[in-house]
Amino acid sequence: MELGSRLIEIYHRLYQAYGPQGWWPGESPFEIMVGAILTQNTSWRNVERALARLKAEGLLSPERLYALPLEELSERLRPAGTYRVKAARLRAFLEYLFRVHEGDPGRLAQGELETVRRALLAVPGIGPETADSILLYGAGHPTFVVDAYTMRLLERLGLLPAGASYADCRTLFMAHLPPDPQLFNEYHALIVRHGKERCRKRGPRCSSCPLLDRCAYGVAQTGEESDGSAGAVGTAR
DNA sequence: GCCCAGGTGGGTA
DNA sequence: TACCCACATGGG
Repeated sequence: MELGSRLIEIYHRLYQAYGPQGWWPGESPFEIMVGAILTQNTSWRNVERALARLKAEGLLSPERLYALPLEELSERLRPAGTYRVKAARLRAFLEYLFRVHEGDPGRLAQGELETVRRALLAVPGIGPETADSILLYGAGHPTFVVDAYTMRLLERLGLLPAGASYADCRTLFMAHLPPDPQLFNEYHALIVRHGKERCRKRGPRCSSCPLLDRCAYGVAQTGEESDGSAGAVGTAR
């Protein structure tokens, strides 16, 4: 089966199994961008606590946040963990936002995708996943967000070689799917949902997987049968 | 007590 | 390049 069709089939299976995920939770593009930085190596629940603190004090706007002294910012980010690191990273992002986009997330969204992406990657503390999250979920650009779940899943499905890079994985999706932000949005969220429930790093082999038995932890990685034969194994029950 | 979470950057060999 | 580690809170 052609790769694009295979990726679409996987998407449909996930969607059928889990339904719409409603990503990214947030009341504004700016809140989403802040959340993208806060969620680095952190559970979303802890991110929500920090966002709630900022909201409760009316600080969740580019101007207010930028005006907040670094120490006060980091205190409010405590519940999200790695709070001193995140305060510095958030500050660096705000400096970029004001320097290049007049502090306006809407203007960031109007920029050309790859141009803004390169600029974001140059901001200390913003790596590829955070940049793509900001661009896709915050700015509505058709860029695919790759995370550990995504890499693990594609490797287990035999669509990526072991040790593939972030760029390899992103390119795989973007070269074989239409550049549809809504599709990319839901697809990534579904992969994370699937990963949390059934495609973990460790743990028992997943049962009744909506995808393929092969995405399960512990299944031999032979790399063979790259066509659709394995795709018929999973049934969304 | 341990591992993990919607990563990133710096250091070492 | 390939690992290893710090960052740090909160949940299972």
